[in-house]
Amino acid sequence: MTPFAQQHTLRLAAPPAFDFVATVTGHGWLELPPYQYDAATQTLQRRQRLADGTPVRVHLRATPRQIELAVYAAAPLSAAGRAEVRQTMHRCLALDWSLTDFYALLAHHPGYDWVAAGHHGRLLVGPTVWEDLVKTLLTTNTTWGQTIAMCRRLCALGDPCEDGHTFPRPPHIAPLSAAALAAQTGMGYRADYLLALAQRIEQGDLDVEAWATLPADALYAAVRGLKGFGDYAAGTMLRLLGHFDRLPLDTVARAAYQRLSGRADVTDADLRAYYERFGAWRGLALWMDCIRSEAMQDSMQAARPAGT
DNA sequence: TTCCAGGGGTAGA
DNA sequence: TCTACCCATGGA
Repeated sequence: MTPFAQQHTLRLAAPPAFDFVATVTGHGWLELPPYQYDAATQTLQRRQRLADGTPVRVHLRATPRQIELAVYAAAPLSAAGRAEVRQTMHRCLALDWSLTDFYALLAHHPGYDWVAAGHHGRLLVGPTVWEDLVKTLLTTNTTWGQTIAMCRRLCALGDPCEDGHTFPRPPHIAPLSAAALAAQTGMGYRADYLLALAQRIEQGDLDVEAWATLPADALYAAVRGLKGFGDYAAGTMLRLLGHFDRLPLDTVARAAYQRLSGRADVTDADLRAYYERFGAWRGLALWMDCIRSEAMQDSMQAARPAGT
């Protein structure tokens, strides 16, 4: 496929208290294809297939009070195509979320002033529930490095897009055998779960995109009903869809709480008891602590003399 | 070789 | 609801 040319420059209005870099780097999704992030230019890139089948590459960067979308494609897009790009990226940056109440709550809790000051809390999410489900599955019981590797290989199954691929859709996955899927992606036993999910969607048995508007409890139950999605994965999906009243407890969360509390013997009950004070925002407060813990770790490593 | 990672399913109590 | 055991992959 010949290299795309820039066809359009679109813009999204930034909501109040919005920070592009804090949003994009808010969790690990920016490292999972088809996202690609250039820290030097603070530009997020994504390959996407529009509803009419048109492959595009979109570059997102912040300008004062706006988010600029540079759209690359083989030919100019229709008005509907441009609208779809704007709508998709609006969702990916979670621009609908209002964090006003979250920031007001944190004002009553010492040690969290950096969250509102830095406009943290908004997360980069996927354009579809499907993509977030798949990526969440790829984070379970593995290292982050392997999650990235699995996701990269999985994307090779998607639609060709210039010199890369878009994220695969259920029709790309459903016809495969579990063995072939596992062999091509290195996702091991997760292939059975992903295949079952893709096949149920393809058969019309499951409409996961409708889950985006479900209330939190119904969404949690729906995700838990999928093979391969336990309490951590369901809590993570809730967070990606803007519900924060569950605590996705994983090794990252436990390590963060252990570091910040200075205690060695921390149980899940300790975490639940501590985050109870944040009410419906507890899941996001937990994630802010994960960010803070990681920043502390990075600064300690940076301060450590080389070779130690 | 063993352990473990941004866990989850299943069986059995 | 809780526990024990098993599940695949690859790096340390």
